[in-house]
Amino acid sequence: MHGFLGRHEYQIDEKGRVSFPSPFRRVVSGGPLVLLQWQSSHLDLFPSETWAEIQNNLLAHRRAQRDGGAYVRRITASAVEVEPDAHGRIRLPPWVRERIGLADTVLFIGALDRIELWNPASFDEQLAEDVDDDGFAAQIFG
Amino acid sequence: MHGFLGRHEYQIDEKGRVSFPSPFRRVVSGGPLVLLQWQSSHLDLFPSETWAEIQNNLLAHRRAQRDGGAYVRRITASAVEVEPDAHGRIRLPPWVRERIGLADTVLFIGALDRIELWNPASFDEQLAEDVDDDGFAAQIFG
DNA sequence: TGGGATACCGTGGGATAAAATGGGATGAAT
DNA sequence: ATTCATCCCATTTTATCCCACGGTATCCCA
Repeated sequence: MHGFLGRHEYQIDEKGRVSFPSPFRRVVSGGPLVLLQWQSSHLDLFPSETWAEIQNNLLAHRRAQRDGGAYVRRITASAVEVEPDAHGRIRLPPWVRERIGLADTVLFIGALDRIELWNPASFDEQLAEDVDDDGFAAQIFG
Repeated sequence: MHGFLGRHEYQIDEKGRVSFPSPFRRVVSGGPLVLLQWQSSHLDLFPSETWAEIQNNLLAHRRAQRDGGAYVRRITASAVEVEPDAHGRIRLPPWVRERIGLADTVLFIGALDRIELWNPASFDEQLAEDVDDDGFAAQIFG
Protein backbone atom coordinates (compact mmCIF):
# COMPACT_ATOMS: atom_id res chain seq x y z
CA MET A 1 0.00 0.00 0.00
CA HIS A 2 1.13 3.46 -0.85
CA GLY A 3 0.63 5.92 1.95
CA PHE A 4 -1.95 8.67 2.13
CA LEU A 5 -1.30 11.29 -0.53
CA GLY A 6 -2.81 14.46 -1.89
CA ARG A 7 -4.90 17.43 -0.95
CA HIS A 8 -8.68 17.08 -0.64
CA GLU A 9 -11.06 19.86 0.34
CA TYR A 10 -14.65 19.15 1.40
CA GLN A 11 -17.73 20.87 2.72
CA ILE A 12 -18.90 20.45 6.30
CA ASP A 13 -22.68 20.30 6.45
CA GLU A 14 -25.01 21.59 9.15
CA LYS A 15 -24.78 18.33 11.05
CA GLY A 16 -21.00 18.41 11.20
CA ARG A 17 -20.60 15.69 8.61
CA VAL A 18 -17.86 15.68 6.00
CA SER A 19 -16.95 13.25 3.24
CA PHE A 20 -13.90 11.20 4.00
CA PRO A 21 -11.77 11.37 0.81
CA SER A 22 -12.53 8.37 -1.35
CA PRO A 23 -8.86 7.55 -2.11
CA PHE A 24 -8.26 7.31 1.64
CA ARG A 25 -11.41 5.25 2.12
CA ARG A 26 -10.00 2.55 -0.12
CA VAL A 27 -6.83 2.41 1.98
CA VAL A 28 -8.32 2.15 5.45
CA SER A 29 -11.30 0.05 4.36
CA GLY A 30 -13.47 -0.38 7.38
CA GLY A 31 -11.34 0.18 10.45
CA PRO A 32 -11.84 2.97 12.97
CA LEU A 33 -9.46 5.96 12.99
CA VAL A 34 -8.13 8.05 15.86
CA LEU A 35 -8.50 11.81 15.66
CA LEU A 36 -6.45 14.02 17.97
CA GLN A 37 -4.46 17.22 18.18
CA TRP A 38 -0.80 17.38 19.15
CA GLN A 39 0.24 20.38 17.07
CA SER A 40 -1.57 23.67 17.29
CA SER A 41 -1.75 24.20 13.54
CA HIS A 42 -3.85 21.18 12.65
CA LEU A 43 -5.32 17.82 13.71
CA ASP A 44 -4.10 14.32 12.92
CA LEU A 45 -6.16 11.33 11.89
CA PHE A 46 -4.43 7.98 12.40
CA PRO A 47 -5.40 4.62 10.91
CA SER A 48 -5.26 1.59 13.19
CA GLU A 49 -1.80 0.43 12.17
CA THR A 50 -0.19 3.81 12.79
CA TRP A 51 -2.13 4.37 15.97
CA ALA A 52 -0.91 1.07 17.43
CA GLU A 53 2.65 2.29 17.15
CA ILE A 54 1.90 5.72 18.58
CA GLN A 55 0.00 4.22 21.47
CA ASN A 56 3.08 2.16 22.32
CA ASN A 57 5.20 5.30 22.20
CA LEU A 58 2.80 7.03 24.58
CA LEU A 59 2.89 4.12 27.01
CA ALA A 60 6.67 3.99 26.87
CA HIS A 61 6.85 7.72 27.48
CA ARG A 62 4.62 7.53 30.56
CA ARG A 63 6.77 4.79 32.01
CA ALA A 64 10.06 6.48 31.26
CA GLN A 65 9.40 10.08 32.26
CA ARG A 66 8.87 11.19 35.83
CA ASP A 67 5.56 12.83 35.05
CA GLY A 68 4.94 11.41 31.62
CA GLY A 69 1.32 10.92 32.56
CA ALA A 70 0.66 14.62 32.27
CA TYR A 71 1.53 14.75 28.61
CA VAL A 72 -0.19 11.47 27.81
CA ARG A 73 -3.49 12.52 29.33
CA ARG A 74 -3.28 15.90 27.66
CA ILE A 75 -3.24 14.09 24.33
CA THR A 76 -5.66 11.27 25.00
CA ALA A 77 -8.28 13.46 26.68
CA SER A 78 -8.99 15.23 23.43
CA ALA A 79 -8.73 12.19 21.19
CA VAL A 80 -11.74 10.59 19.61
CA GLU A 81 -12.40 7.51 17.50
CA VAL A 82 -14.10 8.13 14.17
CA GLU A 83 -15.36 5.78 11.48
CA PRO A 84 -16.78 6.49 8.04
CA ASP A 85 -20.51 5.69 7.67
CA ALA A 86 -22.19 3.88 4.79
CA HIS A 87 -21.73 6.88 2.48
CA GLY A 88 -18.12 7.39 3.52
CA ARG A 89 -18.70 10.38 5.77
CA ILE A 90 -17.27 11.11 9.18
CA ARG A 91 -18.63 13.46 11.80
CA LEU A 92 -16.37 16.16 13.21
CA PRO A 93 -17.18 17.00 16.85
CA PRO A 94 -17.74 20.71 17.59
CA TRP A 95 -14.48 21.10 19.50
CA VAL A 96 -12.55 20.05 16.42
CA ARG A 97 -14.01 22.86 14.40
CA GLU A 98 -13.26 25.34 17.18
CA ARG A 99 -9.68 24.24 17.68
CA ILE A 100 -8.50 24.95 14.16
CA GLY A 101 -11.13 27.52 13.30
CA LEU A 102 -13.09 25.63 10.70
CA ALA A 103 -16.00 27.33 9.03
CA ASP A 104 -17.73 25.32 6.32
CA THR A 105 -14.77 23.59 4.66
CA VAL A 106 -11.98 21.32 5.84
CA LEU A 107 -8.79 20.31 4.09
CA PHE A 108 -7.49 16.73 4.26
CA ILE A 109 -3.76 16.35 3.63
CA GLY A 110 -2.34 12.90 3.00
CA ALA A 111 0.89 12.50 5.01
CA LEU A 112 1.96 8.92 4.26
CA ASP A 113 1.00 7.03 7.43
CA ARG A 114 -1.52 9.60 8.67
CA ILE A 115 -4.04 12.19 7.52
CA GLU A 116 -3.90 15.82 8.56
CA LEU A 117 -6.93 18.09 8.94
CA TRP A 118 -6.34 21.76 8.21
CA ASN A 119 -8.18 24.99 7.88
CA PRO A 120 -7.63 25.62 4.15
CA ALA A 121 -6.47 29.19 4.72
CA SER A 122 -3.98 28.17 7.43
CA PHE A 123 -2.53 25.51 5.19
CA ASP A 124 -1.93 27.91 2.35
CA GLU A 125 -0.22 30.35 4.69
CA GLN A 126 1.98 27.54 5.88
CA LEU A 127 2.83 26.58 2.31
CA ALA A 128 3.79 30.13 1.51
CA GLU A 129 6.49 30.12 4.17
CA ASP A 130 9.95 29.21 2.96
CA VAL A 131 11.37 26.01 4.30
CA ASP A 132 15.05 25.27 4.06
CA ASP A 133 14.77 21.97 2.26
CA ASP A 134 17.61 22.14 -0.20
CA GLY A 135 19.90 19.92 1.76
CA PHE A 136 17.23 17.31 2.35
CA ALA A 137 15.65 17.15 -1.06
CA ALA A 138 18.64 15.57 -2.75
CA GLN A 139 19.08 13.19 0.13
CA ILE A 140 15.46 12.06 -0.02
CA PHE A 141 14.88 11.89 -3.75
CA GLY A 142 18.35 10.86 -4.79
CA MET B 1 15.53 -4.38 -16.33
CA HIS B 2 16.85 -1.35 -18.12
CA GLY B 3 15.67 1.89 -16.62
CA PHE B 4 13.28 4.35 -18.19
CA LEU B 5 14.85 5.97 -21.26
CA GLY B 6 13.92 8.37 -23.99
CA ARG B 7 11.76 11.32 -24.81
CA HIS B 8 8.05 10.93 -25.55
CA GLU B 9 5.60 13.73 -26.30
CA TYR B 10 1.82 13.22 -26.15
CA GLN B 11 -1.46 15.09 -26.40
CA ILE B 12 -3.61 15.84 -23.36
CA ASP B 13 -7.30 15.48 -24.23
CA GLU B 14 -10.28 17.44 -22.88
CA LYS B 15 -10.69 15.04 -19.99
CA GLY B 16 -7.07 15.45 -18.87
CA ARG B 17 -6.07 12.03 -20.16
CA VAL B 18 -2.70 11.31 -21.74
CA SER B 19 -1.18 8.14 -23.11
CA PHE B 20 1.45 6.65 -20.89
CA PRO B 21 4.40 5.87 -23.18
CA SER B 22 4.15 2.29 -24.32
CA PRO B 23 7.85 1.47 -23.66
CA PHE B 24 7.33 2.54 -20.04
CA ARG B 25 4.08 0.61 -19.83
CA ARG B 26 5.93 -2.62 -20.42
CA VAL B 27 8.31 -1.85 -17.57
CA VAL B 28 5.83 -0.97 -14.84
CA SER B 29 3.22 -3.52 -15.94
CA GLY B 30 0.15 -2.91 -13.88
CA GLY B 31 1.24 -1.24 -10.68
CA PRO B 32 0.22 2.23 -9.52
CA LEU B 33 2.65 5.13 -9.84
CA VAL B 34 3.17 8.19 -7.66
CA LEU B 35 3.17 11.61 -9.29
CA LEU B 36 4.51 14.60 -7.37
CA GLN B 37 6.49 17.80 -7.62
CA TRP B 38 9.65 18.47 -5.63
CA GLN B 39 11.47 20.61 -8.18
CA SER B 40 9.88 23.67 -9.68
CA SER B 41 10.86 22.89 -13.24
CA HIS B 42 8.99 19.61 -13.66
CA LEU B 43 7.11 16.72 -12.05
CA ASP B 44 8.32 13.24 -11.20
CA LEU B 45 6.50 9.96 -11.70
CA PHE B 46 7.77 7.12 -9.54
CA PRO B 47 7.08 3.40 -9.99
CA SER B 48 6.24 1.43 -6.86
CA GLU B 49 9.75 0.16 -6.20
CA THR B 50 11.30 3.62 -6.35
CA TRP B 51 8.50 5.17 -4.38
CA ALA B 52 8.85 2.66 -1.55
CA GLU B 53 12.41 3.84 -1.03
CA ILE B 54 11.53 7.52 -1.20
CA GLN B 55 8.66 7.07 1.19
CA ASN B 56 11.06 5.53 3.70
CA ASN B 57 13.39 8.48 3.25
CA LEU B 58 10.51 10.88 3.90
CA LEU B 59 9.45 9.04 7.04
CA ALA B 60 13.03 8.97 8.31
CA HIS B 61 13.35 12.68 7.61
CA ARG B 62 10.18 13.48 9.55
CA ARG B 63 11.42 11.53 12.56
CA ALA B 64 14.93 12.96 12.47
CA GLN B 65 14.34 16.68 11.91
CA ARG B 66 12.64 18.84 14.47
CA ASP B 67 10.01 20.05 12.01
CA GLY B 68 10.45 17.50 9.31
CA GLY B 69 6.70 17.23 9.06
CA ALA B 70 6.54 20.58 7.30
CA TYR B 71 8.62 19.40 4.40
CA VAL B 72 6.93 16.02 4.21
CA ARG B 73 3.43 17.45 4.02
CA ARG B 74 4.55 20.00 1.47
CA ILE B 75 5.60 17.11 -0.75
CA THR B 76 2.79 14.67 -0.07
CA ALA B 77 0.10 17.32 -0.35
CA SER B 78 1.01 17.73 -3.99
CA ALA B 79 1.27 14.01 -4.68
CA VAL B 80 -1.24 11.75 -6.38
CA GLU B 81 -1.42 8.07 -7.24
CA VAL B 82 -1.97 7.34 -10.92
CA GLU B 83 -2.51 4.10 -12.78
CA PRO B 84 -2.74 3.45 -16.52
CA ASP B 85 -6.22 2.38 -17.65
CA ALA B 86 -7.07 -0.45 -20.05
CA HIS B 87 -5.76 1.59 -22.98
CA GLY B 88 -2.62 2.66 -21.17
CA ARG B 89 -3.69 6.20 -20.36
CA ILE B 90 -3.27 8.16 -17.16
CA ARG B 91 -5.25 11.17 -16.02
CA LEU B 92 -3.40 14.36 -15.06
CA PRO B 93 -5.22 16.38 -12.38
CA PRO B 94 -5.80 20.06 -13.16
CA TRP B 95 -3.21 21.30 -10.65
CA VAL B 96 -0.51 19.35 -12.45
CA ARG B 97 -1.14 21.21 -15.65
CA GLU B 98 -1.15 24.53 -13.83
CA ARG B 99 2.06 23.90 -11.92
CA ILE B 100 4.28 23.44 -14.94
CA GLY B 101 2.14 25.37 -17.38
CA LEU B 102 0.94 22.57 -19.58
CA ALA B 103 -1.32 23.40 -22.48
CA ASP B 104 -2.27 20.46 -24.68
CA THR B 105 0.96 18.46 -24.75
CA VAL B 106 3.22 16.90 -22.15
CA LEU B 107 6.74 15.54 -22.46
CA PHE B 108 7.74 12.31 -20.73
CA ILE B 109 11.46 11.94 -20.06
CA GLY B 110 12.82 8.57 -19.04
CA ALA B 111 15.22 9.04 -16.10
CA LEU B 112 16.32 5.51 -15.18
CA ASP B 113 14.36 4.77 -11.98
CA ARG B 114 11.73 7.48 -12.53
CA ILE B 115 9.88 9.37 -15.24
CA GLU B 116 9.89 13.14 -15.52
CA LEU B 117 7.01 15.22 -16.87
CA TRP B 118 7.96 18.47 -18.57
CA ASN B 119 6.45 21.29 -20.47
CA PRO B 120 8.09 20.64 -23.86
CA ALA B 121 9.23 24.26 -24.19
CA SER B 122 10.75 24.35 -20.70
CA PHE B 123 12.66 21.19 -21.37
CA ASP B 124 14.24 22.54 -24.51
CA GLU B 125 15.27 25.73 -22.74
CA GLN B 126 16.84 23.65 -20.04
CA LEU B 127 18.74 21.60 -22.61
CA ALA B 128 20.12 24.75 -24.17
CA GLU B 129 21.87 25.72 -20.95
CA ASP B 130 25.47 24.64 -20.61
CA VAL B 131 26.25 22.13 -17.90
CA ASP B 132 29.76 21.63 -16.59
CA ASP B 133 30.04 17.87 -16.71
CA ASP B 134 33.59 17.39 -17.90
CA GLY B 135 34.91 16.00 -14.70
CA PHE B 136 32.14 13.49 -14.27
CA ALA B 137 31.79 12.25 -17.79
CA ALA B 138 35.04 10.33 -17.79
CA GLN B 139 34.30 8.98 -14.35
CA ILE B 140 30.87 7.75 -15.43
CA PHE B 141 31.58 6.36 -18.84
CA GLY B 142 35.10 5.18 -18.22
C1' DT C 1 13.15 -7.36 -51.49
C1' DG C 2 8.58 -5.59 -52.15
C1' DG C 3 3.82 -5.52 -50.90
C1' DG C 4 -0.11 -6.61 -48.25
C1' DA C 5 -2.16 -8.05 -43.92
C1' DT C 6 -2.26 -7.66 -39.01
C1' DA C 7 -1.58 -6.18 -34.56
C1' DC C 8 -0.60 -2.28 -31.71
C1' DC C 9 -0.74 2.44 -30.50
C1' DG C 10 -2.58 7.11 -29.99
C1' DT C 11 -6.82 9.67 -29.78
C1' DG C 12 -11.84 10.75 -29.28
C1' DG C 13 -16.57 10.44 -27.38
C1' DG C 14 -20.68 8.42 -25.08
C1' DA C 15 -22.56 5.44 -21.38
C1' DT C 16 -22.28 3.87 -16.78
C1' DA C 17 -20.94 3.94 -12.02
C1' DA C 18 -19.32 6.33 -8.09
C1' DA C 19 -18.71 10.27 -5.26
C1' DA C 20 -20.18 14.59 -2.89
C1' DT C 21 -23.81 16.83 -0.72
C1' DG C 22 -28.53 17.69 1.12
C1' DG C 23 -32.56 16.63 3.89
C1' DG C 24 -35.94 13.89 6.53
C1' DA C 25 -37.22 10.10 9.88
C1' DT C 26 -36.19 7.10 13.70
C1' DG C 27 -34.33 6.12 18.18
C1' DA C 28 -31.57 7.05 22.27
C1' DA C 29 -29.91 9.98 25.88
C1' DT C 30 -30.44 13.99 28.97
C1' DA D 1 -40.02 16.74 26.17
C1' DT D 2 -36.25 18.23 23.77
C1' DT D 3 -31.93 17.71 21.96
C1' DC D 4 -28.64 15.13 19.48
C1' DA D 5 -26.91 11.30 16.90
C1' DT D 6 -27.67 7.61 13.61
C1' DC D 7 -29.96 5.63 9.75
C1' DC D 8 -32.14 5.97 5.33
C1' DC D 9 -33.24 7.97 0.86
C1' DA D 10 -32.53 11.53 -2.97
C1' DT D 11 -30.04 14.48 -6.36
C1' DT D 12 -26.32 16.56 -8.91
C1' DT D 13 -21.81 16.45 -10.26
C1' DT D 14 -17.67 14.10 -11.31
C1' DA D 15 -14.89 10.32 -12.59
C1' DT D 16 -14.41 5.72 -14.58
C1' DC D 17 -15.38 2.29 -17.87
C1' DC D 18 -16.35 0.81 -22.45
C1' DC D 19 -16.49 0.98 -27.36
C1' DA D 20 -14.82 3.07 -31.75
C1' DC D 21 -11.77 4.91 -35.34
C1' DG D 22 -7.54 6.24 -37.92
C1' DG D 23 -2.66 5.96 -38.32
C1' DT D 24 1.69 3.56 -37.91
C1' DA D 25 4.82 0.12 -37.43
C1' DT D 26 5.67 -4.74 -37.60
C1' DC D 27 5.27 -9.24 -39.43
C1' DC D 28 4.60 -12.58 -42.93
C1' DC D 29 4.60 -14.28 -47.39
C1' DA D 30 5.37 -14.10 -52.10
